[in-house]
Amino acid sequence: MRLVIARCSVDYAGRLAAHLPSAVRLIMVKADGCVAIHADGGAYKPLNWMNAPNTLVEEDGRWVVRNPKGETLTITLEEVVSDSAHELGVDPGLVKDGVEAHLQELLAANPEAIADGLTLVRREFPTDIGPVDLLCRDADGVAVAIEVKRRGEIDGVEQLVRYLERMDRDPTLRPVQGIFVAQVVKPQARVLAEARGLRWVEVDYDELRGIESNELRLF
Amino acid sequence: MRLVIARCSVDYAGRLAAHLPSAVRLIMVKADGCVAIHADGGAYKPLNWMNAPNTLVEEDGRWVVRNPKGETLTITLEEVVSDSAHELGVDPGLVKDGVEAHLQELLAANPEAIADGLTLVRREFPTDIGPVDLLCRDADGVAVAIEVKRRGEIDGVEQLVRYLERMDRDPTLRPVQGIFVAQVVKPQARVLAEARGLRWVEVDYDELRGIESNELRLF
DNA sequence: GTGTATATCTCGGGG
DNA sequence: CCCCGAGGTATACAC
Repeated sequence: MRLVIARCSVDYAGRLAAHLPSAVRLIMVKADGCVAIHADGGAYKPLNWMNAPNTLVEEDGRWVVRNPKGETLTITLEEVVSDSAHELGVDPGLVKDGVEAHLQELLAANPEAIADGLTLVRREFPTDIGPVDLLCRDADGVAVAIEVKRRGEIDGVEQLVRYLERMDRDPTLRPVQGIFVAQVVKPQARVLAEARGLRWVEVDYDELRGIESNELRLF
Repeated sequence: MRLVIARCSVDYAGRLAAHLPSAVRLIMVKADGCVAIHADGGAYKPLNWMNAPNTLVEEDGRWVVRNPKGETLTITLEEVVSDSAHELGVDPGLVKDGVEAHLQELLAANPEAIADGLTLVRREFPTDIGPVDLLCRDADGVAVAIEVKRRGEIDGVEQLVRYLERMDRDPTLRPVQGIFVAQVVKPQARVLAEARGLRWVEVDYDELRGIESNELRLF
């Protein structure tokens, strides 16, 4: 990783055109060739950047980074304050816990945690506008589509409504009920779900993990 | 801006739990106090971060960053390779061109680029759930609500549907038609738009800019 | 502060 | 390769 502190101006031409007037900034060039330009504020987002793969041409006081799509990042260096490089090696990467995918797995393994009598038909059931998280049947054999979110907000309810609309056209599924499942369902999402004739359920992530590990212990 | 290259492991506890095993990484501490941890690949996203405002407590070989929501980022330093700081000053910020607002301006000036016979009534026409990008009338005087997006996806169609629902209650507007306009309309958005009785149109940004500059030249 | 809409979103998965 | 959905999304802006 090469770190350059320099007074520079920057131009990006690609999906839009953007210009950074002259100022002192950090220019980061990583091992994969990608380039990011950071100001002294805002943790997350660089002011300007170019992802790998790309080619960096370093002329006199002027760097041009170009990617295969023809986008360019032009850095005009006026004064280099510092220029250093370090060997970092490959990163082992991030271990996450608590995201939606895991929640979906836990619920797929324990659909009764959502509602009594539910059994799983399949995960990621495909429709022509995208996959529904879980397709289940209730004790009477009625199809139940389930949308899982970490945080239950209004667009999640709308997503489920769209899926239900599509699935209700399928005579082997019709009538399809819907349940909106999240760790927390926001008030506006509750109102909308009820207005659309959907049920909503809050589930506890830690409790689900407990069920899971209990079941593992039994076998 | 302080730049530390160090072998470290990192733990985030907050909206989820995440762990980074030991490796050499860049730790960036900016003037506003925010912290980002970068590996040697991927331009945009840090492996881990904590936005301002927060408090950084630096103990022996261990940094704890805590924000007002109670989220914590714990950095365990095993070996510091480099530790430097630079004064960058306030950044003048980015100047952009080609975003949705500009596309909306161009279309407001040339509604015929969307459909023949359209004339503009007003931009940002207010409804009680938010403003519609453009309100037009067609050659027969029928009201046409237009939602403009750079990339036409399913959310944008839903947005337009919500506006139309509201506007159709207004007797001075009813019946209101809808057109979904974008540089690219994605397949799923097309399906949904058609299912909702909306038209969708793709427009070319550069071509619109051409029309604009031609008109300017005439006057 | 909450809610809403945008982003050169980024990133990962599936067809 | 495109398409789609999730994100500790972040960020800006209106109410």
